[in-house]
Amino acid sequence: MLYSRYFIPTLKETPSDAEVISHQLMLRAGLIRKLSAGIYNYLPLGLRSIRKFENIVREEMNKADAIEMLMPSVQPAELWQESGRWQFYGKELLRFKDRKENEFCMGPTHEEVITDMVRREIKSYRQMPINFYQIQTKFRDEIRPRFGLMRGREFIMKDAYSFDVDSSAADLSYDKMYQAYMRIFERCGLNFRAVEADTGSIGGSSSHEFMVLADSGEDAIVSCDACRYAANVEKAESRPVPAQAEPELSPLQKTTTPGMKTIADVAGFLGLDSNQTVKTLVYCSEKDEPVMVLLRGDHELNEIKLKNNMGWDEVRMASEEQIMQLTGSPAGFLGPMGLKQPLTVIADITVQGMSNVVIGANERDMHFQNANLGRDFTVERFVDLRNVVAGDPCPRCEQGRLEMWRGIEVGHVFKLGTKYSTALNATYLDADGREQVIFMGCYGIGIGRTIAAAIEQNHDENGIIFPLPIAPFHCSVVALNTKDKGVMAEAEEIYFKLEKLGMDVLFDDRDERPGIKFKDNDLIGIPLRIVVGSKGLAEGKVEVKKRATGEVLLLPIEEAIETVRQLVEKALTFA
RNA sequence: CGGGGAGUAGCGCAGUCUGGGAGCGCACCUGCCUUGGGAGCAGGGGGUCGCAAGUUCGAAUCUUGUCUCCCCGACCA
Repeated sequence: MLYSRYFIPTLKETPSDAEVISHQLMLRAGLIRKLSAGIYNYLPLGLRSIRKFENIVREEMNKADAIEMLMPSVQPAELWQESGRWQFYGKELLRFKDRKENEFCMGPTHEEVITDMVRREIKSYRQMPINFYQIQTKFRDEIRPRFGLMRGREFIMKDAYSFDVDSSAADLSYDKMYQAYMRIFERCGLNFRAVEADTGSIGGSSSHEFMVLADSGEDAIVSCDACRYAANVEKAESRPVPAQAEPELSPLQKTTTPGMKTIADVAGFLGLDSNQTVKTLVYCSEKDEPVMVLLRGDHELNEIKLKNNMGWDEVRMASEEQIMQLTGSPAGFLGPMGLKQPLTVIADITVQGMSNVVIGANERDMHFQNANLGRDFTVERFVDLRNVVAGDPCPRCEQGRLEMWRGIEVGHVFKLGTKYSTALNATYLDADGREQVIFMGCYGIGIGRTIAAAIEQNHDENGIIFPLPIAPFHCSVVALNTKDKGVMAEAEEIYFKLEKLGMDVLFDDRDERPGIKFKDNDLIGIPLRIVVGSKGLAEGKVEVKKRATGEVLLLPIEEAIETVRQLVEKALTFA
């Protein structure tokens, strides 16, 4: 590709509305341009990178026996009404009517469409296992799109759906996808983790997320430093702290704590550590059913664990008025004793091992000291309700400790079970001629988001450092002085030879000063660069520079070409 | 949707408080010059100041409304 005839509109300055580095660099390097909030043009260079990644995904999906197809992005409301998600999905589902007043939506995902196709076409156990996938544009009317391609409203996604005769067959399909995902992200040269995850609104029994590690990541994840356990903090299990053998119970004592509304205030006021206090929170369901939650003072509630444990669709903190009405006390002095009206009280498992704690008295400016479970208050059940923190013991092995990371979710695999097949009546006949419900799995990869995540993880002050497998070009040839016929002829020759070897080459033939060319080449992140200048040429040599390390090799022309070929081949070969 | 901020040339911004010339840097066009890290000189083109209504002799500037975008929360690939 000739740079002078191509289209790479780079920017010297950072657009003011880009916050994270990948978004800034994608704009500056001329990969994308915003059309509207969360909606982007993919410019030629950005599209090349996306296509590279799509092809890796395609190869690995095909290898894992998934079959490519393409579903429509506009979907009829009836299917969503049938699955029940027309009601549930909320405003994220972009709905509209056609000229005949029939309702439609832009597909945010395709469980309904694929299940509808499968129920019509898959009738026998002989036709399974089968797994369909597509790479397609989705639309979710995000409440707050941000960070460029990282969280757009319109985005490219690879989604796959597996169909199996029973749960254990579905597990095999799931494992196959899990392994394919591992290969996909390894091939891209990304530093990532596969972690256990909550299933969220998609539903189903279990799932893993694939997280690219980056400080700017929106998710917190933990991994064990001794075993293979890794999980999203939303899901990560905590271990109870073992109870003291025979705690000596001190007498209950009511203490004034004027204006001490936070755990830190109370603990500081009483000269105690916050882990000797119990924090009391009141939460409500979507139907305003309340629950009181007890946690060790220094712990943080995991709302997803609470939601799952209560079997609610939604949790939110109770309002000040609700709290007053339920407990008779303002927030900050809540506790399980002396409640105005009966209230379900549940506690985190760690609370079970605590004794002589400080806890709110349900009275303004009053706390109890030396409160004890059983003697002074009771709870309905103990469950894992808190967020794990770095240094917590691993829930799976004895010696491990949890480490904490930030991650960008680029892939997610789910075991769906029969949620959609039951709703849409997707069944088959087994070997005995009996009708059975199909078991499903679904598997997503954010294509644009992965490119953004790769940039988030691979950049420096000069711009993007693309991992070679997803770089728009493998290498560039930079002719320093285009007016020098010898330089141009040699540069062109090198460009032709590299192309003939199957390399993707960007030939910077622009009549620009060297500084501009170097800056642009660095910014757009081409992994390898061959510079042809008159000085080097006088000795028959050109320069090969690696973008990632800055390493420079001054080599005879043929050797330079061979070096680039080998480096590209090595980067593309996946063990 | 709740809270905060911003809309002035392609990009980054000043001007708004205190009403009266629409400006600066980069980018772009022409010429000269220059060619190993975003050069220099000279000349030039480009903006309904987000939109609408109002106040005023006069509005980028004051008032009201409205739209859009960005940041913090719930959602997710």
